[in-house]
Amino acid sequence: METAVSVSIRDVAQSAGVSMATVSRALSGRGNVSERSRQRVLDAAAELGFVPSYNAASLASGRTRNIGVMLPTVQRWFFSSVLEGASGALLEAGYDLTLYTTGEGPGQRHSVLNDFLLRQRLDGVVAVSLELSPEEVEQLLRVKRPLVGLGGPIQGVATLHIDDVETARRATQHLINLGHRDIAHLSGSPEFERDFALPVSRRVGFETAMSEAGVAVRPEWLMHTDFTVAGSHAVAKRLLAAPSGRPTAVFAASDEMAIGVITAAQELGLRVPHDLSVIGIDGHELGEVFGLTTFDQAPRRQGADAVRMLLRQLDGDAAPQSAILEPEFVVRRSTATPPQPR
Amino acid sequence: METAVSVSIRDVAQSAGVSMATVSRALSGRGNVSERSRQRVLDAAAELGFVPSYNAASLASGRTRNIGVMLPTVQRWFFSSVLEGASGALLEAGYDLTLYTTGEGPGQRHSVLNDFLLRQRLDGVVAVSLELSPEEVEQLLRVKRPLVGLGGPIQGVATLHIDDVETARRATQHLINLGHRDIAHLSGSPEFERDFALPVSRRVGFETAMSEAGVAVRPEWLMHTDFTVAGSHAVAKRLLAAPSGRPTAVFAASDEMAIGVITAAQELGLRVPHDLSVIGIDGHELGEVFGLTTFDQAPRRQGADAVRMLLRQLDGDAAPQSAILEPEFVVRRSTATPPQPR
DNA sequence: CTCACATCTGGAAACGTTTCCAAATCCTAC
DNA sequence: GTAGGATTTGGAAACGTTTCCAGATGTGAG
Repeated sequence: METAVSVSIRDVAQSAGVSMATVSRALSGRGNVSERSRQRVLDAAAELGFVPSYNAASLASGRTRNIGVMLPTVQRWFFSSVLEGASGALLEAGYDLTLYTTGEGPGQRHSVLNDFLLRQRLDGVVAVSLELSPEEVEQLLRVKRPLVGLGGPIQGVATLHIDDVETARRATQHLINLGHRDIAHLSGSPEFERDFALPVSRRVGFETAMSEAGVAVRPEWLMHTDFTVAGSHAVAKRLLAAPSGRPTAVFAASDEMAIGVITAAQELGLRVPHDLSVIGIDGHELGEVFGLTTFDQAPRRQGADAVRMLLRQLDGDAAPQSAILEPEFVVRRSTATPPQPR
Repeated sequence: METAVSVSIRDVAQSAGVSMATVSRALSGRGNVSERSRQRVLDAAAELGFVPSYNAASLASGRTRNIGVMLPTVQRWFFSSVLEGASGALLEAGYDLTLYTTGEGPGQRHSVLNDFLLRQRLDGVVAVSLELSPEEVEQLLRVKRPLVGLGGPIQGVATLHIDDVETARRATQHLINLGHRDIAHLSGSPEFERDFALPVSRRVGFETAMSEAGVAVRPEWLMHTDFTVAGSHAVAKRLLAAPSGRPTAVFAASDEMAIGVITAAQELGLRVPHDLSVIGIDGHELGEVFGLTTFDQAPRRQGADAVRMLLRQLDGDAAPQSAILEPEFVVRRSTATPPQPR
């Protein structure tokens, strides 16, 4: 109840000698106001230290100046980068950012959708790397708010993403071109990423490149783990120490996984790239430190772009249009010709 | 204007055959409602698919069910962990989380404070690692909303943090106890962290331990960089390759910096801990991978705790009370006795 | 059976904006 | 000077809740 100092638009109106309607128009910028009135309103508002109540404005106008960002977790580099980008773009545009971390599974997500998203508190939603079911999408769209997807392909929703299959294919091809034939692939698995088509796409790209080159995929070199350094590190140690022999190159589905492979290799006394080539996808900030060759997909920019796409939709400008982004191939020091070229 | 399907409390009231007042009481849980009425309201609400408008509720009640989290960036491990913890705790409590990334400098922060925080859209604020000026604190508190600090000490505000000086002292002491005398310290600098007393505190702890042990601090081994792996990696390479000789141990002000040191050492062919001991502070998730000895301060839990502290204040329960957290000493494989013990 | 008191309920006034509408004022061109 | 239009204004009705208040209904003790 008892709000703070709370000067309302009414006080400003009184002090400026105009009506509340005029104050509202002057401050919000919609509708015409004479220069004279505008100035008086601005002065009065400044003097009184007027701070508009967003809640009241939202209630009356239906616009909230608040965008929801929904992602599985904020603890992985890709996601925190996207978030940072989105946050910056929203701040700049004068929007609030409401964050929903849904966890990896669908359970939590359900609650987020029902208990939060639908409460008319958001002008729009950016859904990052979530594979929403058709019902969920329908539910979201029923609120008549724009929705932009990032990373995960979402049925019937404008989405920003790289071509995962193609990127994976090119990454693998890079290894093949260097002369590698014994190539392992580290990827996510349904076990860890229930929601997400990404690991599958990247595996498909890998297999495509291999089969195009007529190289056999060894099933025991198709390894699964979560998308973290630690997870991949553990798996890679097994892979590289296997008595049945080890690959000369690894294509990791993400840079974090690639870094896990590199650290595992170092721990085992293998030199990268001399004994083992490693390539990833993402553009991780530590790529430079580890000399990682990768396809940089600039997630921070993606976050900002997704927001801008959403805001454009809010302005009624553009019809939602998906875009496929072009990752940048960055060659560093983690890939080279295999030890004994055939 | 034109909201979606929009069934309001009025429709529910009609359908349940009670007044709007009763519906509000039944759904919000404040005030008395007979079991019979409550049931009818609940049924009606469910059937109509009623979704309350938070904006209207906020406007009327002054409560927003929305907490602001303010931090410099989301891209560093400590912050993303805090955020993840806070997000989980808030989700659980049915609160929204509005995120403000202020950047490292005070400029952006000013705008965040003025343009966003004061707009009565928040029930409370968690300020992470921000050293707010007295005026800023006053400004925030004037809105009569609880404020909890995390990490940075904030004048006159309940704060959750570890004792940075003491923790740094103990970390350094660990190295000294192992027999090290040639110890370098990698720390943040005002240049990179304009806002924050933390680097200073940790350096003071370092110097305290050194002087207690009667060991001289070599000024050229007091190095400054930002709190990132990459930044520290670059600096550490210079440190470890210096012709004037290198230290046998490094105390890094954060785990990310410590990891930078380790990777730099590896790159130079030094073995950790055989040739170089490294210790950090934080409890980074990659600590295990790099075998890093550290003081774990469980930032994720800190985030959750800060939120709970805030919510308790909102319930009018406790007077704001600062708490000093106890980090856990985790000994791994990055520290050992120096190469040639004296 | 009645009285005192607690519990339950509905009407209506907030909360602080935006925006529709109609009226008033200002231009411009003739 | 005036007609016609555009611009500027204010009144008042939303927006969808919560909560104050007073009245109605129930409960238990005497």
